[in-house]
Amino acid sequence: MVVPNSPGELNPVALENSLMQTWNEEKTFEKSIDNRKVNTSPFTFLEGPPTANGKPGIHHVLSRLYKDMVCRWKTMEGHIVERKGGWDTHGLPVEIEVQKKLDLMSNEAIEEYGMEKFNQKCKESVWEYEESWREMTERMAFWVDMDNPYITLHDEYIESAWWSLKQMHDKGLLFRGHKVLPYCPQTGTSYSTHEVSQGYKEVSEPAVFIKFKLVGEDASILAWTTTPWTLPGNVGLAVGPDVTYCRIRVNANPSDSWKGRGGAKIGEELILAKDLLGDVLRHHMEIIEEFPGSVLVGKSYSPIFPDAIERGDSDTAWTVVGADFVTTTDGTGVVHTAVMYGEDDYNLGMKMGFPAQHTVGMDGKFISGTHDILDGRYVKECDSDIIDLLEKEDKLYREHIYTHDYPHCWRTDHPLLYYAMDSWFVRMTAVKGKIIQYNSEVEWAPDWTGSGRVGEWLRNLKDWAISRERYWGTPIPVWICQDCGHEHCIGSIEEMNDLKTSESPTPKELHRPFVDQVKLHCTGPNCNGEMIREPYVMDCWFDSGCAFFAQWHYPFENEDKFAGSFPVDYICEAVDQTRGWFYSLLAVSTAVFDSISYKRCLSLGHILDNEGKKMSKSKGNVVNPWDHFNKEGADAIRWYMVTQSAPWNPMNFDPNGVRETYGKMFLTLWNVHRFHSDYAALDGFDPENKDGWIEVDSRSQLDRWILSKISRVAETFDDNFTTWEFHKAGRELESFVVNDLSNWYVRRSRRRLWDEVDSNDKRACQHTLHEVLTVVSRLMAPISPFMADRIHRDLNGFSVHLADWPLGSELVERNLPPQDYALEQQMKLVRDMAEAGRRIRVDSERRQRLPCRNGWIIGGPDISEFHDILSEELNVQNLTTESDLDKFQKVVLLPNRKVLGSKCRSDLPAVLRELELVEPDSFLLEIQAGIAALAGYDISMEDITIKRVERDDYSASTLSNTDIGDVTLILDMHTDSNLLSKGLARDIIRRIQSKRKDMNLDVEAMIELDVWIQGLELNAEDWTHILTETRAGTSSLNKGEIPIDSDKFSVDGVNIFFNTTS
RNA sequence: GGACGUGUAGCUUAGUCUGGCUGGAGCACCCGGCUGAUAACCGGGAGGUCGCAAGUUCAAAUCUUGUCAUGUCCA
Repeated sequence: MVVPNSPGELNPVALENSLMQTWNEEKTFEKSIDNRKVNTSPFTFLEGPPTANGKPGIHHVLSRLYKDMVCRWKTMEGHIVERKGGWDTHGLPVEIEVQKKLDLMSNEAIEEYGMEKFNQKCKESVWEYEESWREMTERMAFWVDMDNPYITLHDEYIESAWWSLKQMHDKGLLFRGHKVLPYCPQTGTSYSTHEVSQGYKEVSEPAVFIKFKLVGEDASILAWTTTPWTLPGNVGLAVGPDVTYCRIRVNANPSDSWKGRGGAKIGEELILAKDLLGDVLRHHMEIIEEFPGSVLVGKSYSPIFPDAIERGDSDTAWTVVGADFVTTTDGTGVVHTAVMYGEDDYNLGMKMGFPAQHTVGMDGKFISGTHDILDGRYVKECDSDIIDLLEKEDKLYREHIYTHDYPHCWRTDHPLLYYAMDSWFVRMTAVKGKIIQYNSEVEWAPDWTGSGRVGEWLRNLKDWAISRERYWGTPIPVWICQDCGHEHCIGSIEEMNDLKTSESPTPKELHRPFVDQVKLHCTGPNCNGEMIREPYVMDCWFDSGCAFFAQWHYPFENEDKFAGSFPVDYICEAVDQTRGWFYSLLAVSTAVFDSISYKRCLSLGHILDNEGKKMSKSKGNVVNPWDHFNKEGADAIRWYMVTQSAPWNPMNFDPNGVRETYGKMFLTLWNVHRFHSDYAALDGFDPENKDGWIEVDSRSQLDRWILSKISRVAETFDDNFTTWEFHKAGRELESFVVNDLSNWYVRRSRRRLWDEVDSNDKRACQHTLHEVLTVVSRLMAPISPFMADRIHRDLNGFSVHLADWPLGSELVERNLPPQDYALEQQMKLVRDMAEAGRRIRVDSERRQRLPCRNGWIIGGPDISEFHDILSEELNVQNLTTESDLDKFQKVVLLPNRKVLGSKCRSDLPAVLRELELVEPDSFLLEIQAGIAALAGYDISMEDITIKRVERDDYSASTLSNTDIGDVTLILDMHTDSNLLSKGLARDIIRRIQSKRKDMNLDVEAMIELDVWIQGLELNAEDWTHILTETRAGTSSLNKGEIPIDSDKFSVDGVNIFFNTTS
């Protein structure tokens, strides 16, 4: 038996902390999984691993909330939901943090400091905030196994990643190439575009127009560049095939004074885009010829730095090629192409077969052999010398100063160079069709994430550059032979050890520099050479993309675990992961397993501040979750987040909203629970005692109504969960708790429980509350697991997280009370009538406590069963159902625009005008006779809606409801001394009750009461009523002098004095 | 520059897919009521260029196009 106790005042923080302790002691989380093992239906979740080198913030609470919520829900549905934690521990962000801390500004500095020591620091750094993460995770009630997480830096994890890369290698998907990245030669670091965007600065630099002399023609093509240092690397010119170009002849010197170096002779011929003639040329000229760019394609020109690059076997070097990225927004409409120093350049070069050679070294200096004057010098210092050289050779048309935003290094402030780095790629373009197919098999929430955002990304799929020239990460397991150039991809530790040369040490872990020291015997044919490892680490997205198998160290162990969880059922991260983790998981599973790796993906919107701005430390608008954990509690913050907006919409986080949620949802629910428990404790109510059980059929209308209502709410709640519309689910349940349960059911039931003697009605109410609260707590448990559990334990003696989902599933039974739609409709009408009554009283200036003698209800279903409730709500003595509609009502005709609109089209306004003018009663007769017409259109019943409204001189209100028609409430506004006396009695009672409350009296306590009334005679029965209601033992009415210090108030000109003594 | 979202009252939002009655709630504000009912509740009021503009239509918050702001990702 569950013996209820009074739960007392709500202290959310204490409640949640004590439950956390209970969960720990009872091992509720573990039990919630183990209990479900009677079935064999797993629901698998994969944790997107965070990095613990930063403090967890409110946005982490958001994503962990949705992870937790779905897992708890599926557990209640009967599934086995194991939740392995995970940590992402590699990558550039980690290195940058350590670099900042140790002030290691360059790769040189890192190597001087020592790679081993540096990586050790990185390893320590990734755990810096682990404690904070664990605390936050526990406090917000994210149930996840943090004691056995997968960790990307573990050898086992790395080995699995190696294995998968070898699979790709064996399928021919792994290759070596170049990737053009912003690169800082001072630090030896390349940056992702994302990091670069922080470091843009406005700079003014020389830009030049260069003349490229065509071979065999007496003309030059004019091209423009803002980076003169890339000119020695020039191997091609790109034109837009459809752009119009002109060949012009200089026929006079410029009229204005020429600034800077460069120029052209009279008679010289130049070629450039027609649209840019005016912007570029400073000479008087004549247009000789106009033609599309395609005419230029294939023409050869003389290299401007003939020694810098060897032609090799390229027959396209130093020719004009067509490219669709060429525009005429700036420059000359001709793009100078240096293969290694721009992404478009590189792609074009690869496509056209230009020689791919560097003219600049990794140190940012020109390579020896480029040009006598430039060799060995830092490129950015050579701008002016290059311009001089060009001028001397008559290859310069103009120079000017160009101001633009250019990326700079975050550490050294030097300009970055776009530089083609050696890189390893996964040939994703080879599996493009498959990955697009698999993407369409994933259930995305919202669906446009999959079709739109991810789809778009996949349509433009490029090969995946997976190597990084860094120190801290999963080492690329590719070894290359020094002698024959053979490459070998290692797929396991064992394979590596087998091939290891005898002099090589066994690495103590699979990280740099230890694996760098491992040399392998060449596996190439007829070669005895030594292979050394490519000195790269992997893109850390590759690491996390392996999580679905590497978390189990598959395929080296746990084959069953992997098989049972592949593809995983559910992942959930914020929307920024579309091109991150969502992609890398799909890319790896497509390339390695030929499959999806997750069936459902919930992509969350970002959390913004309450003005819709990004939260950032510099703006000072960051919300600390602990501010709310320590105030309104985790439940409130979780409920707030869920109900605030759709999960995929950006959420404007308003701290006030958390407070509001707490006050509304949680305080209200708690007080309902408390109300139930207080009386249940007082009466020793035992829900399991069969003798006290009351069949639902035998309970009151009110009981059956709230049971039906919660049953219906539960169904929509479940539907909304299924369609990922958690916000709608939460909002509806909240509205149920506040409006239906607390403000109607409990309010209307209060007096039933005050009764001290046992009765069927009282027990029916207690059973009902018990049942409703049980369902409510189970529904809300996934969203706000604390209070749901507290209430559920108080009612049922065990954790809500071990309970079954009330809606049932393929694994658990449905367990909801019966529904009665007609009853719900009736109750809705009763409540609407009660509201209408208050409206009427406001209009007629008749206070609520002053009773009305009569009230009439016209129309609608029969609600006479509820007349007792309703007369009390309305404060009406006799409430009757009136059938003579015309006595109080008249008819108004309203257009049915949807029907009329499609019938009358553009004549609708005229029809509407005429409808307003007709006399409703007679027009109605015409319709019934089939002769009604408006503006030439026949009108039938379906064109109009008949509305009945009250006649003007009644205190009345009419409600319209499509289901039940119009219903009117009329109140009788007459007054007599009887009514006045009753009204006054209520006023007096309320004052005294309020006084009792001020005096902090016990509900049961008796008082001594003296009352004096000036201006009205109180009926004896009303006086008795006052005495009962206020528990007055000794009393007097209008006896003796009125004491000076008595309480006093007046209502409608009557003065009342009273004295209350405890 | 491109792709995908978002934009409704001071704030948080429903309604938009499927065009149709006076754009519906909550918070805050004002007035009133009610209460042995809690930070509660009820009625009323004020508060809306439905981001802006054009178009389609008898009719647009809703459909189309453009545009602005904002967010994410990519360049």
